[in-house]
Amino acid sequence: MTNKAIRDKLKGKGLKVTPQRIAVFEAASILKNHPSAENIIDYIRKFYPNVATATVYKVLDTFISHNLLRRVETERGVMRYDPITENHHHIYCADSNRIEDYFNEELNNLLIDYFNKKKIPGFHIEDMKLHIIGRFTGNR
Amino acid sequence: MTNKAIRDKLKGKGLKVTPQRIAVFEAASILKNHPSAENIIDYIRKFYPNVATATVYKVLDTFISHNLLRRVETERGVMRYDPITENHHHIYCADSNRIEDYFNEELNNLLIDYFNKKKIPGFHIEDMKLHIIGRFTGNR
DNA sequence: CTATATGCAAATCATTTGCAACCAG
DNA sequence: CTGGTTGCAAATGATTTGCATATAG
Repeated sequence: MTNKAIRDKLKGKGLKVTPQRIAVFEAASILKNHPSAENIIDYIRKFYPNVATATVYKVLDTFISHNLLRRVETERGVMRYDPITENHHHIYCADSNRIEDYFNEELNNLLIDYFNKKKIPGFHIEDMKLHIIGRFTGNR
Repeated sequence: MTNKAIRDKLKGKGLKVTPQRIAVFEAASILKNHPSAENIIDYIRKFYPNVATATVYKVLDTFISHNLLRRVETERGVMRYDPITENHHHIYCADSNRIEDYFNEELNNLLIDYFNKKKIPGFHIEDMKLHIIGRFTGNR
């Protein structure tokens, strides 16, 4: 994502454009394994050594609440971030912290159709995410 | 789950049966909203006021590694625990910390069939969990 | 008996808060 | 200008660690 595209994303949400915000969004997009705040901070500091840790956390929170980033659900106490806000699923490696995106329109439709037929009483579904857990076999 | 059943579960895994372990497993089963460690500690202390915080965390880790409990994936930095280790899904309330179990054999089969047809290249699936996110409407 | 589990206090790690200085609009 | 944003340092909260003591098998 270009610098200009990031500026436009921020403006589109009515957010002030700051170098720190651009850097955080850029880092979240470039770092491919659904980075943690720490990953993002380490990456940014290579270029802006004086960015404050707390600033990055505040920027991340701002982005979450404006739907520019999503949090990735994990079983561990470290938050991970996802620059893709459209509905998609995740492939979790059972023996590393690797998490890959899984896009599949057919699967989405299958799930939507299923729950249209078989409703959950007393519950209104807004989103569904499949967690696919397993092991990577060889190189992909 | 009866006290005896818990003892048998522990013995079945070759674990020593201690009052603390029984209490932790009992609490995790009785507390219905996929309790956090803190929830479990608070509950246990009503009956065993001198149980150490660290002991509960150690017991939880032991249970996780022996597959007597599962961790529940969340977007927040607090671990939650699930006494049900068989495959099932979770319903997440979008505006509270409520998480309900969702059992559905038909859905499991639908997913298994789907991924038998449409494999993920370079990945071997071991488990799938659907996160159903939305809002509870009225009482259930 | 002996290895393992517990309790306690201190340590760690991720994240948050408070506040003065700064800067985008 | 001015309110939202940043940097810093200190606070918080959940979880972990180290070690002496206790206890299950």
